[in-house]
Amino acid sequence: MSEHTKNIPETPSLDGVEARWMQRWEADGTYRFDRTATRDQVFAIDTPPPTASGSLHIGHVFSYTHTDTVARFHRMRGKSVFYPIGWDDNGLATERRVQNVTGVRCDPTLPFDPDFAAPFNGDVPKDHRAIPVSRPNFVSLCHGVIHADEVVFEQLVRRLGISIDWSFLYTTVGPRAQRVSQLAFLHNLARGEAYQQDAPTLYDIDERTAVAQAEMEDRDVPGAYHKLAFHRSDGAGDLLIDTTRPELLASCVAMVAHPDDARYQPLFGSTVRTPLFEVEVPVLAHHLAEPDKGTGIAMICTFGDTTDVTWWRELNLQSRALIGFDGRMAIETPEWITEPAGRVAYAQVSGLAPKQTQRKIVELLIESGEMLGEPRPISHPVKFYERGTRPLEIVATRQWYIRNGGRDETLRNALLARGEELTWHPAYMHNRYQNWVGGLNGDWLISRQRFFGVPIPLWYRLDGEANPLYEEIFTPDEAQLPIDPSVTCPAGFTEDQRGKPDGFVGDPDVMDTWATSSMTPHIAGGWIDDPDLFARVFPMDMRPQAHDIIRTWLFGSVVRSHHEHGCLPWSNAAISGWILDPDRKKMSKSKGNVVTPINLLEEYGTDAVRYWAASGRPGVDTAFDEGQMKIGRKLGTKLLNATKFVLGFGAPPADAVPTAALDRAMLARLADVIDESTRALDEFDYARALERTEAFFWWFCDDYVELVKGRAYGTQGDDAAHSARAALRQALDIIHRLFAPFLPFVAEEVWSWWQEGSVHAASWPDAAPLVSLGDVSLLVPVSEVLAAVRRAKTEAKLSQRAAVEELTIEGPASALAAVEACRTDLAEAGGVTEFTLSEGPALMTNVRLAPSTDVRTPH
RNA sequence: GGGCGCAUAGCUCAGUUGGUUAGAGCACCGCCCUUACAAGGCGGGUGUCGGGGGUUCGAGUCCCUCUGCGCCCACCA
Repeated sequence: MSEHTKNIPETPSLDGVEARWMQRWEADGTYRFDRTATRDQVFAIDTPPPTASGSLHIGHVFSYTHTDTVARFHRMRGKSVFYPIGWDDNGLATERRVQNVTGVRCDPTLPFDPDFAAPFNGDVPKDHRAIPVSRPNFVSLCHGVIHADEVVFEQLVRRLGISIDWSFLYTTVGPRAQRVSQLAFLHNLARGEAYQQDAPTLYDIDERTAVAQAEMEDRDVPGAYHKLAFHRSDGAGDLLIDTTRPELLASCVAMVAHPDDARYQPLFGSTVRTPLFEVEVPVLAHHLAEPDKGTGIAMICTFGDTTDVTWWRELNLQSRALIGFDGRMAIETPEWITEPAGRVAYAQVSGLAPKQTQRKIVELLIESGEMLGEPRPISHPVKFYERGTRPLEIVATRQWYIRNGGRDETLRNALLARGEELTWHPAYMHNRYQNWVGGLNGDWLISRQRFFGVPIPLWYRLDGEANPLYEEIFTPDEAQLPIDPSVTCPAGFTEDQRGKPDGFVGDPDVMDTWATSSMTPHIAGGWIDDPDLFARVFPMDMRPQAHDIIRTWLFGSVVRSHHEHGCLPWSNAAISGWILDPDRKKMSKSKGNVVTPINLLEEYGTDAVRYWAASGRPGVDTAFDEGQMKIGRKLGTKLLNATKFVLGFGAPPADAVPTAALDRAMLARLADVIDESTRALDEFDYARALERTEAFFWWFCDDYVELVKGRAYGTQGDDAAHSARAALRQALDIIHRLFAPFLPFVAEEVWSWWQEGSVHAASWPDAAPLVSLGDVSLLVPVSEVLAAVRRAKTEAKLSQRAAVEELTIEGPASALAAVEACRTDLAEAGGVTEFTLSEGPALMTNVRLAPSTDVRTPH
């Protein structure tokens, strides 16, 4: 340990440490990935790419801190840490912003206009009608907006002191991500893992796009049972059904009841006429019909819900879809309504939106007397797009899918096995994965009828009438990627054949944002353009993320890696919880209860905010708590002061070693702390590691330093002083390193006062040399006696400086031996003149204070 | 309907394979300008460990059951 303690400031302060050290780390390349390291020497992290628009969220601070502590730990253990980050900028959020800011909307059927300029930049008048632009024009506007956002956002993330290697920054809509995403898709296609299907699909009528199962949620919404009368063809009366969606009546294709339901068995095979529209439909049997739901018999419509789809498929029914992509009823009266009265009725709902249709139908049914009684209000779960406002409708569309086990038992089992293979932190999060994979009811729908994303890199042949032949696919050459099929044409064609008879047309869709972000290990790791790097980092070690996106990001990544490489993309999933406000509600923008972390970082300092974050147990939703930040701030200040004090004793001679029993016991206790902290961090339990280090540190300051400071000053001679100083410095050196992952700024600050290089490049402490140095059990009775002395003085309302005339200690031999071994230190720290030791069953301490000090001076 | 998690001091939470009198911090109260730190230090009170039952020499910890809260999933006529 070299003696260059001249860097210690007069009054240590936390102010400015962030700016100072952030700059230094950047200049020195402290967190740069060493790409000469081989795979076994690397610790690779698949960092969540945040959405760069908007502001930094407290949840980012929370979970990114967790990951960073682990990253710093592994770096100190000698790994080359691959810690990249990217911005997730593709997708709907960006589109919405661009539409609002520039006053345009995307119309993918339009041709690219190289001279187009957006009509607005920020203030779009209320009455402005959005100007339609081509997809390439729209995409270019999107790029402009996100670039500005990302510059700002990077500064915010840097402020967190996360030890990212910024040279690996990527975006999910950038050329590299597009290339990775498109190539992976083409591989999926070539291997048969990607396929297209024209089928009923859950569809958001506002966003005008198909939605994957993973992006749906159930919401309880009010509805009502309407009792409708269907008329038996044999004239024997009416058949009553209950429906919550009378507006679908015109799409009714059949009636269905359970095969064992005696009430309806006689009707199976017969037909009934629908009310209002007078369409003849068959009465059928199917086991999914529930006898005790409603009247036990249901109308099947194409399509009211996913059960309708099942019935439609399994009973080979006709398709009578009337709801369009905009959710409105078809304009033309459908040909299956043949009765004049029925056609008149339909004309009244033609072109109406779902709610209007329902109102009108109910009105007509009441008039005709075919609705019995009043609608009975209920509350029932309905599927929504998670960011949508109106219920999803089911519309038949052609979409692309990637196989994810939802329709294939073998694949499902293989993916469940991947889940077993993955190490989950905390372990119970594995349940969510199993739950999700086990409950899949279809493959992964990856095509979106959106614009700002990674285009599906395909073209289709057009027939003689310019209709697409979807089975005749043209794929681009790998070297061409990334491509936008709306501006590039397939090999063997020229641009003037686009959209023409016997020509080609590009796929108009983009991929689901998760279809790209499921490839983050590949994007960050240079799968295509840097195979050397990829071999050093893949499969990665750690995927940190929140629990709400296990079904999307985590599962999607497992699916893609399983298909592409036949392995997991990483070995550990570290799942963080959410931030709850003090009322235990999830903090989110929509609830309006978010706190802006920047203010917190400024008020308490980054380390203090990180301290709060690192106290949140892995996977556990954690309450936002400024109190913890105050404590973190206090801890940082304490570390400054304690370091200054300890270094102030001066360095012992180079060959000095701890000889005193107390010093050696302290170091042995520290060995235990190193052990526990190391084990905890190895298991991604940063919170436990911090807690142990912190507890030790406060004991070290409060008891150990107080006991030895006199001796360290030299009150017991040089040898004794050297032992204390050697132990103090040794402990300090370790404490700084143990805190480094948690309080990176203050740890670096104090380290810089007396050490060479960055603490973050220093080695993680090793417990081995300290373990057998001393007897930890010595410390307990010594601390107890010290506390007893302090208590006596406090109770006597005396200063801690007050002298103790006699200290009588009764206790077991081991305790007495401990006290004896530290007698002089105890005497100095407690101001004790005389010790009397005697054996007894339990440790008891009697403190006789000196009478001369037992008087309080007036002021 | 299925699954998971949580329930410990007024508050936020520890309590690792069952092992003495259940811990920390905050808050509250008291004392102390002690030569690192008064935006500090020292000390103090506070618990039917959600209820009930069981296993055990011994249960906050393991098993069963009930209750409450939260989350995930589910084909929602």
